Amino acid sequence: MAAVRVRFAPSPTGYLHVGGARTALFNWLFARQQGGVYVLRIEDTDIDRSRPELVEAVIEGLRWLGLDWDEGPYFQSQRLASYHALADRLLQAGHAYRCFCTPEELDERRQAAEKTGKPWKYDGRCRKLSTEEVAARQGQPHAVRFRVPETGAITFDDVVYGQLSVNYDEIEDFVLLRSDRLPTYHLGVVADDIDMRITHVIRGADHISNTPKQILIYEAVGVEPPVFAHVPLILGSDRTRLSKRHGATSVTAYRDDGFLPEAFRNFLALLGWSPGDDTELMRTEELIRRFSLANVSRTNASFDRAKLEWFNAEYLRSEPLEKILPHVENELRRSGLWQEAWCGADKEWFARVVDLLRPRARLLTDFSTWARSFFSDEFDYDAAAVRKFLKDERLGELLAQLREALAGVQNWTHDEIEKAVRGAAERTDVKAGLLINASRVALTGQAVAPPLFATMEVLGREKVVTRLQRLVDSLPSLQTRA
RNA sequence: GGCGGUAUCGUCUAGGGGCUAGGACGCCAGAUUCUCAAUCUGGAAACCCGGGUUCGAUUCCCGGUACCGCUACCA
Repeated sequence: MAAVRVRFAPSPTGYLHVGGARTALFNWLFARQQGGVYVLRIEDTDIDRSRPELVEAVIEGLRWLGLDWDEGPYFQSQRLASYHALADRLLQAGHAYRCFCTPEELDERRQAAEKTGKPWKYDGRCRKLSTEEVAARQGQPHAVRFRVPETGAITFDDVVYGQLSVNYDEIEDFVLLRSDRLPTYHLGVVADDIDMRITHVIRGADHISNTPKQILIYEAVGVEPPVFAHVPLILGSDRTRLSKRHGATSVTAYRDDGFLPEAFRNFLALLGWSPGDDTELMRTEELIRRFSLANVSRTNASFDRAKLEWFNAEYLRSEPLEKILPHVENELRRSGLWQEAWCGADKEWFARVVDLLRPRARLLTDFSTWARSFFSDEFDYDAAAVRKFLKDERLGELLAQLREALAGVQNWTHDEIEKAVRGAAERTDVKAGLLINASRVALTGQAVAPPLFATMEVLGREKVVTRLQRLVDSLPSLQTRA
């Protein structure tokens, strides 16, 4: 068996959406596992709907997901000669014929048929045109249609759906070449898949009904068709087709929302595929090793953002720290909180802070929102946090005393800080929790943050003291407001 | 409408002629804790319906229903 060659063939009529990304991922996993070649092909023959800038957008999505390709991108718009050659060959062999019906005429006849309730199929008007009649119309615009056999059926095997079969009389004489000499999808894919020696076609299940037509072309030219593997579709959380209504259209929107590509990949791989056991967390290496077309499911899956977030949180806290750091840096740059020292003199400090924060983060954006106080002195006190932890009216006095105690700590270490805080609580005869929780709000503005002593250690004495003082000063107004 | 396909907790799924139908996310409760997250323990939650085949069907077959796809000189 020849080496595996697969392709991802998006058309640049939209961004790389979740469904396309999943198809791209499955092809990629299969190629990498088989040591095969992954081809990227841009199907841009629909000149009205294709937009050049969307090619970049699709590529950006693939890059973010880390799905690198070995060949291409090829552009169908630059391979027209190959389609014309295939069409001519089909014409010559009598498997195709010229059709002079105009789209307008076709439209009329279709509507008329539908009015009478009959299912429309191309009526074959030009199918039996004699060579003389065709010659007489030489030079007139025409399409080229495939001559589908009148009786019989076509049966093919799909790796995931098994044996599929359709009667020929269900298939109309479909157009191969439009009157503007541009190929239709069917002609384009087959010509390309033959030329590019594609061995496995892994694509969305929405192409199942197209497959018989394409196999007909392979048979007509005597070429062995590739292996077909259709994968179920991904639906929105309301079980309808994924669309703008469901929020993010492009996978890059998930990047912008703060998802890690590794987590996204893991999540995506499990939409329509399972390793066959209970394993869910799988790094790319493991996905490549374990992926198999035989374990692809046949039922459409719906996209569950909550689970995606769980994967992301899981990766955020368990990936090697060095892999997380650049993503956090990127997020802080985006939000204008980044300081160059953090990749220079304070590199270690930055790593410590991220490590401290990440067990509680769900999204990368949490670093610039929820954890803002670790990277900036400008932060607000969360209203709920104020209500929950700052209502005791003794707090003004208590925090002032705590600030004094902390200002006198010799070694600014976790344990020394703890001693000082607990000591202050004892002296003033209050529970340590009262001081701890109130301090947390003072230092971070949040009710939820990492353990306090570690937070203080990382923030440094100076910031701790000034932030405590700042809260003491604003406490009266905060308390009356709450 | 026609044709094709699919049907296991809310969601992603495992499983398969006999199982207390398993796991994960989410949800609820408890434990733990300086908050929360994590962690641990426990809980609620599913085989679409009807016929067959069979000693026995969630599993196999047929029908219905629901959903999805295709039904373009889109891809």
